[in-house]
Amino acid sequence: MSLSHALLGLLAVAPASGYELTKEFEQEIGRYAWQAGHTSIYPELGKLAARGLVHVTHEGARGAKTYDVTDEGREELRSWLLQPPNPTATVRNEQVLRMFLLSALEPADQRLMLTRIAEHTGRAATELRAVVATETPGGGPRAGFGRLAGEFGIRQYEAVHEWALWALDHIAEDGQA
Amino acid sequence: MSLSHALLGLLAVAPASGYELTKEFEQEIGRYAWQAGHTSIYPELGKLAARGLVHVTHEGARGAKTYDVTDEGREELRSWLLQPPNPTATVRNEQVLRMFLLSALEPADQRLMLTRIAEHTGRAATELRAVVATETPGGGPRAGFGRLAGEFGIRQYEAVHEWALWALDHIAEDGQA
DNA sequence: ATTTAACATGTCAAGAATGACATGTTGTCA
DNA sequence: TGACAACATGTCATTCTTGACATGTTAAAT
Repeated sequence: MSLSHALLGLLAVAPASGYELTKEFEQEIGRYAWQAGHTSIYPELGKLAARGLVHVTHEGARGAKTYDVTDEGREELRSWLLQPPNPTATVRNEQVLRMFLLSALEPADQRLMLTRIAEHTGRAATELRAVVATETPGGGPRAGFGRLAGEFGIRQYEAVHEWALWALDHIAEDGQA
Repeated sequence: MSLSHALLGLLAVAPASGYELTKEFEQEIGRYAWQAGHTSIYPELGKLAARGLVHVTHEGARGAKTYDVTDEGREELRSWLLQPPNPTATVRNEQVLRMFLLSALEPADQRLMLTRIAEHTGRAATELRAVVATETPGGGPRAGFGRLAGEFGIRQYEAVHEWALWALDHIAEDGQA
């Protein structure tokens, strides 16, 4: 399961509580890579602890439990990460699905959708570029993490932006996608 | 649910059997947008038929059932597609997750992974470019569909390729992601 | 004639994810 | 002092997805 590896990976960069991990999943990792809410994170942390891949290093205020990866967990994470690309890897993206189904719409609706997509991704790329530019080099424990993710996101938005512009051009030509 | 809309969308472009839809999901749509196997497709077609969004237009050899979208189904599809971007849209991508967890590895392993990613995406982009270039304009019923998806895929691979090269550069600098 | 591959559909148990519900704490502002 | 927002964890029923199993047909090659 990928969620377990996502948690292992985040904890390997820096120990954290379930609550902090939940917030992490609201950032880039959840937007581009893997979504998860606290209702799946908490039970999964429990299972990882039961398997000896993570452990609670200390309990803080409000019942907060800080988890850290064990050596065994780090081993498991490394072997998963270094595996060759899995051809049956999970892929699920509702937004991209919408784009792929464009051809099912009338040309006028297609243009409407593509224009929206182009605008949205253009804006998103610009905003993200600004955020990444202002990030202090060597900030928090996940600074490198955020930088990599940010650069990934920028390129992602730009790619979709370029695609939407290209598609608009080609639909305009003959009224067909 | 997105699977129902994916099926509705594919059928809206051209009527098809469950078997044909299953093969469709092994192509670009399954690789970039939404995965599904026949074990989820067949029951879902049944549910869509029960809701009156699709119907069987005729039964062919080997028990094959050809489905088509009803007016109601087309309506439902259109309203789903034209919805504003959903901030809680499902996102799940195992490959991208691996990239995001790079920081959890030692610099040497990071470089290994990034080099692999760069090579793989570079090759994939080139191959896909060749496939798209040789596609006959105005081929089958889903020709436009394949073209859009192909162009999307090319840009996707290129974006990840560029990102991996950028990341390799930055890790090389100071041994940190 | 037989075998094999591709065609074609289906069920069902097990596992994963979501959304609704539930509970209690700590710090801050009025 | 009281209210509120943010902190922090959890359960559970429902829904969705996967993988194993099951069944039968048609066309082509041997």
